[in-house]
Amino acid sequence: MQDQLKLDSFICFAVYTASHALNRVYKPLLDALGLTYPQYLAMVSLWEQDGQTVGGLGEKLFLESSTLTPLLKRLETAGYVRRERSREDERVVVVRLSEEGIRLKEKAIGIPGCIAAASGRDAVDLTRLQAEIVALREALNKSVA
Amino acid sequence: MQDQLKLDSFICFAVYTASHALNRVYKPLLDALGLTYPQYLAMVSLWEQDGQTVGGLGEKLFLESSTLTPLLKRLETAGYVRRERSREDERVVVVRLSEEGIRLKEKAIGIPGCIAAASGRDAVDLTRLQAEIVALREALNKSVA
DNA sequence: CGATAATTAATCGTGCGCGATATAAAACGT
DNA sequence: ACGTTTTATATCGCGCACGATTAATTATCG
Repeated sequence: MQDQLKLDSFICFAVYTASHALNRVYKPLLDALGLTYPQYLAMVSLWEQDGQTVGGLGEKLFLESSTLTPLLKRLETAGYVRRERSREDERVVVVRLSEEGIRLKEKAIGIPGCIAAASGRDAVDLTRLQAEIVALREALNKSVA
Repeated sequence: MQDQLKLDSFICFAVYTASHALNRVYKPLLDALGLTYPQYLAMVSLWEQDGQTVGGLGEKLFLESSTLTPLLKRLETAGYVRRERSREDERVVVVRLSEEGIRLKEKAIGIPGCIAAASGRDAVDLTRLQAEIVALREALNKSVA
């Protein structure tokens, strides 16, 4: 019985399927905003701090430019952001919210509450679990670095 | 300060990034077996119980046939499984491990230990966290259903 | 100053992951 | 038995996500 090659005992499988489950809860909420889930994360990051570079967003979201560049182009096509090369350093692309992108925040305000409700946990418990998962992420990232 | 539209406070963002972090830890281990992470999960499920149907695997892995069919075809091309229509019910496709697929299990035995080590937590703690994340997943799945 | 190295985005190829749809087989109702 | 409905898998289009590579710009060093 020492066979630990069981799916249901894998922390990785729990995280993997929880991630998909979250996506399914978000889907209808984000459809109303015309955003996918990764696009929503990028917008949240820009609402926190406008005018970030592609690389800066990548560091915050843990994504590569090969993922972000097409995603940001789609956000630009949707009219939520503008992408422009920095004048000081022509290598850098700065991403700025459009008026419409700024306005979108109001529509997104209620989303975290919906997710919290769907989780069936109170705020304190969610925050604790969130911190634990972040700690797991940091430990894993450290082990690869 | 009641603005809760902050990335770092999102449980979803924690899960999302933890999932990517896990993938990065798995990548080099699975490269040695010639598997991707979702392919590995399918193999684990088949090692637990051989001869599952596409639908059965989908229920266990929380994946649609649109995801599994191409994935299983790639596993078949790699020589790890065979896909054959059931004789009793021609709608059903049964997935069976090949000899090589059975042998692959030996190479995969050590992987969970590597992940546990990378997480920097002891087995008890990991199991507890795993159960909490599964509970979150179940609550979320219930809310959409 | 000029060659080289480093940095930043973008591009390309592969593999998910899903929703919508299609196709085929089985089950069902009359 | 036959048309209808349900079920199981497959197909298609789109959007991630990443590794490897490329292109352009900036920094560095002799």
